[in-house]
Amino acid sequence: MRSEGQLSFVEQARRRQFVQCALESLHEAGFAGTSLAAVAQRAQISKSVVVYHFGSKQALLEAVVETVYASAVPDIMAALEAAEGHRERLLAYVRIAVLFAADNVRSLIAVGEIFRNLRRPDGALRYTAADGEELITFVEELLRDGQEAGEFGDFDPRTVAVVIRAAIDALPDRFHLDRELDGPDVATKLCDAVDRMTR
Amino acid sequence: MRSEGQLSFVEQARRRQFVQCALESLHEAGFAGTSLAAVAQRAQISKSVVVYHFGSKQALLEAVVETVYASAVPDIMAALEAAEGHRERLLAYVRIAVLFAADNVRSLIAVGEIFRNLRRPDGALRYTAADGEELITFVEELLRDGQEAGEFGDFDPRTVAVVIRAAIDALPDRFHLDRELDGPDVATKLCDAVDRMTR
DNA sequence: CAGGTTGTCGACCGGTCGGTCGAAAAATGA
DNA sequence: TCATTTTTCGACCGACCGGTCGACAACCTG
Repeated sequence: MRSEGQLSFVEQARRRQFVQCALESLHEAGFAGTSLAAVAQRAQISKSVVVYHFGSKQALLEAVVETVYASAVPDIMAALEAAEGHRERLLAYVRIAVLFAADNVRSLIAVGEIFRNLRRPDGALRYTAADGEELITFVEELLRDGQEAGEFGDFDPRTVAVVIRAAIDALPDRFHLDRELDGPDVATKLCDAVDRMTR
Repeated sequence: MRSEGQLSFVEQARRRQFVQCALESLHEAGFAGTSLAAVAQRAQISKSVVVYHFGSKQALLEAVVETVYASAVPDIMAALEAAEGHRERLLAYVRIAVLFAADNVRSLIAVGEIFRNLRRPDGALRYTAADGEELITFVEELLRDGQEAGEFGDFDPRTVAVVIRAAIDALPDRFHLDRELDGPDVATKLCDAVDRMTR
């Protein structure tokens, strides 16, 4: 018996593998096409093994979300702390969000599928709109702080925050649809739009 | 034998009824929860009857999309034609889009579920991202026209169009999440944000 | 009333789903 | 070496899916 919370090397490797396979399946076949059998087939292994390592499909998909989330937060935090001034902080946030989206299209489309479709046993959505609410209020705080410091104009911070988050959330699909799109270029243009909105 | 394209009174009533039931089911239980059996149960009728009147689940859901679409276009066109000048046209478009979203939350969430999930027999999505593309280019045209007329500032019309459409597409969820939200109020605030972006 | 059309029903079909189970292989450790 | 644990397999389960089918009721029309 292993002590709780400890995962063997094989265990960790398998979990990484299945998370990766689930991510690819979500991206290529969508939520409905991502069955345990489909994930297992990608990993060239029996379906039971996936259940053995994760316990349930829900746990597997939650692991996917956590993996992607964990890969995004550090970069964003670093970019934010490097910026000085409220306007620079806001634009740094937008910029890093665009660059991350450009570099992680597949992952973000996958978690999007999970957010919109994964349901608890009782039928309720696993990830509600309230989760995204935190992201909006975060931007809203940036805007409010900037307004109080006099760096921004007189607009409704809530509305502008919603618009900014909506634009960011739409990015994965944009990058997915137009493979020619250039991350830094989009970042510059979106920063300009945000800059205009907040003057 | 009825002549083609003619639907009996009962036929029309049934189709309206099933479209309405499918719409409610999509709104409350999501795409995955909207089976033929679920729709039939809402209508308190046998599952076969739904298939009898629509032929397939896909046809039923396409009818839902067409119904919602048909209810939106006339209002939008009327609002656009009533506006004079490029800036007024753009803001009228945004305003009517917000008001429509506020009044048709359930319908728009339902078609969103269909857009993101309905697949053809071969597995490909029934409604691709290319459909939404038309909406973006429509806004882009409004912006370009206004720029050429000197009513707008010097920004990238494509980017701003994407931002505007993203904001509009996010509205159903916003109205769904916050029942206190006031349509006209949101319209005014979003128009202000758009106005700032395009100056 | 007779005969065909339209509408409704419930049983049923093949298939897929998430998940279970017992057996066996592989790794581990005394 | 051998007992124990960890990992893998494939058969299997019940539930539900979209859709079909034949019987039958309801309704029109002559």
